[in-house]
Amino acid sequence: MIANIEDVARLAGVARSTVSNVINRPGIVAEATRKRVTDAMEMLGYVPNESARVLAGGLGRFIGMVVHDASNPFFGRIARAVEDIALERDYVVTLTSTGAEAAREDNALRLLMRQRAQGVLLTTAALRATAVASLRKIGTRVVLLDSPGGDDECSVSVDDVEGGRLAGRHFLECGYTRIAFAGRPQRTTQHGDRLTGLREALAEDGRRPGLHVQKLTVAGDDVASGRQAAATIAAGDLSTPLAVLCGNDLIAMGLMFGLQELGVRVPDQVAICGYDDIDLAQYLAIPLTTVRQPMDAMGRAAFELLLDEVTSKEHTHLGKQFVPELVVRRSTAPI
Amino acid sequence: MIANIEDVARLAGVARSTVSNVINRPGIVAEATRKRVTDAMEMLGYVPNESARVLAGGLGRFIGMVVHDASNPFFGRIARAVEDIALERDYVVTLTSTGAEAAREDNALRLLMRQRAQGVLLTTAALRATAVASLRKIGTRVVLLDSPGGDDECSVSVDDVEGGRLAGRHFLECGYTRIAFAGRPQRTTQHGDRLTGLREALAEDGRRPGLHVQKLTVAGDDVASGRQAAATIAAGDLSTPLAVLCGNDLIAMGLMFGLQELGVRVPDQVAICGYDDIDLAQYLAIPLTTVRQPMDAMGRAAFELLLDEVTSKEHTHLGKQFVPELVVRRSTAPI
DNA sequence: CGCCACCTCTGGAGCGCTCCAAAGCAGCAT
DNA sequence: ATGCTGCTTTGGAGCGCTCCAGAGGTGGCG
Repeated sequence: MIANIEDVARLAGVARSTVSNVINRPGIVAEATRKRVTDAMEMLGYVPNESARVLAGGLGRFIGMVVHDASNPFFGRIARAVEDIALERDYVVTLTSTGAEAAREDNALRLLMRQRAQGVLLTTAALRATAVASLRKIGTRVVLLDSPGGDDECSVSVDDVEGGRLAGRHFLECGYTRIAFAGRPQRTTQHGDRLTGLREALAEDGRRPGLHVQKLTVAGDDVASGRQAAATIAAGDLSTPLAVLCGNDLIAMGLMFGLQELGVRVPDQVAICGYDDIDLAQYLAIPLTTVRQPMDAMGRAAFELLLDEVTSKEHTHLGKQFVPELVVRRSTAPI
Repeated sequence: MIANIEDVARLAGVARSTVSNVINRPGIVAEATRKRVTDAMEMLGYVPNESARVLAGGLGRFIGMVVHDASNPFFGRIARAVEDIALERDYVVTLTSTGAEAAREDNALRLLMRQRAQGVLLTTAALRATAVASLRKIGTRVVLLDSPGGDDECSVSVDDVEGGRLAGRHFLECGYTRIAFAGRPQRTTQHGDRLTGLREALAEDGRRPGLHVQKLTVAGDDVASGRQAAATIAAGDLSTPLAVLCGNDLIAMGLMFGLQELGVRVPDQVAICGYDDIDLAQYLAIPLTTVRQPMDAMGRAAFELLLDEVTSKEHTHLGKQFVPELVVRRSTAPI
């Protein structure tokens, strides 16, 4: 029914190996033969069977990408960048969201292992060394995404402490004396680092030693969580302007929407700084000041690292760290 | 290096076939034997090689999903639903965005064919019959997503004409006499249908025959496009309230943000109705009235349809059409 | 005690492909 | 002519697994 390499060979009057050569090393096949083979392939609508190729020892061309939540624009954008570059290289990438649940993550990795994925770009809340170890055991390479990682694997991340510092300095320059952080300092190291950086910036500031950060812990990474934080803030003291750094842009957006609805003025009464610089940030009614992470570059770098680990003989693990950048828009302003 | 079924068999002291049975038909293997085999698998860290399974004729467990843009929350949500149910059934799904470019779509499909994907959930701007035909030729099933489709394939869609009608009736009930549509009526049938429905609702209305829809054609499906439309509207006549149905929620959000920034009051001066009901819609400062598409149900239905086509002997193609639902929030209000 | 049915388990064939060693075949210098 | 070199092409082995027909074993029953 469906044509295989044998059929092509027969029609073209050559051996299977020659067809294989046309596919994989067209250079070594004589012009005339190659033409005959490609014609035959065309005629039969032949499509190589990837399973057979992989099984026969050719390198597979397929990687997995496992993230918390693909619907978060931050991951979505990175995924898009990875996919773009992967497609260029003829790699297929499968994207899986885990919702940061260990069980789902295990399941996704198990499936990827069965498929003998060449590699995995992994965003994992708690890096479970066992999972990574079993991945590596069957030859699947791992690059950690959005977290620093150890010496045993490549990783791509952003200097989140510096990011927090940037926001903190900006707040101080604007003249804010009340500063808060809305995020999940406990669960993810990312938010924790951002908070640390924010505190460092305040500490570095000679003018106002002892300036403290008010912590607003939110339930999730999403807009809904940010919106809940708005109620807390609106209920509190608004006589002095407050500046809030959010764990990410979604939280910041939720916070902003919530405050607007409650009649709190942004940035006059509450200034907001997000984190990530997702696409949406610039289009809001009050465009969002935020700390930009270079998502495209991160995605590309992660793929390149993985590809190198997969293909190069002498690969050395590399922890690539990007530097964030403050993007000032209208959700913050000098007092 | 990496354990295979042979190694497991040897360690457990059984034949390869028995190990295979333990994996695929555990019921027929005696309790004691099964235990020995699973222990051996555990001990060796054995993971079945999917390529070999597929090659040997076992059914593969992997489908592709090809959409315009996975970062659009509408598709993102559907993808998530598909993935959830697929994971339950031990299927892997690979998500690819095409940016509605034919070349990218072809490339993605080609890759999927090589991998002998069991099936593909396809959102295609212009259904190119040839692509679908070659997919089917190698046995890859296709379910059309978000477009009606013909008799030759299953499809999942929403009655967009009805959706437009719902919005239109709502506008009339609120008392609007000036009505506009912001979208891409020419390119995608979805937006076209929504506009048609909107017009039908006005036509059905006995009170004001001849009421017309002003067409605001936008460049894309995204927030930026909606924001551009805001400038056009703000520059026009605002003395009479205007109601705008947008091609999707992103456009609606962009429009709303743009109007807010320009000082136009929503809904007093301009009422906005979106389409899709993405998660964000309810969280905006002015929560968005919108026409809800049942994204989770659509994703699930698409997968079920595909699974049936893949596994069931006597499958009949089915065009499943969902009914949209109007969700009234604060971006529209009685005049 | 023998036969049969039933339950388990087994060996071999084969899926479609790649890789490898080696064969075939010029063309050229000797 | 003969031998050699370099370019093409070839057949066979094998990747890890599933499927199938049938081999062994066990117990029931006449």
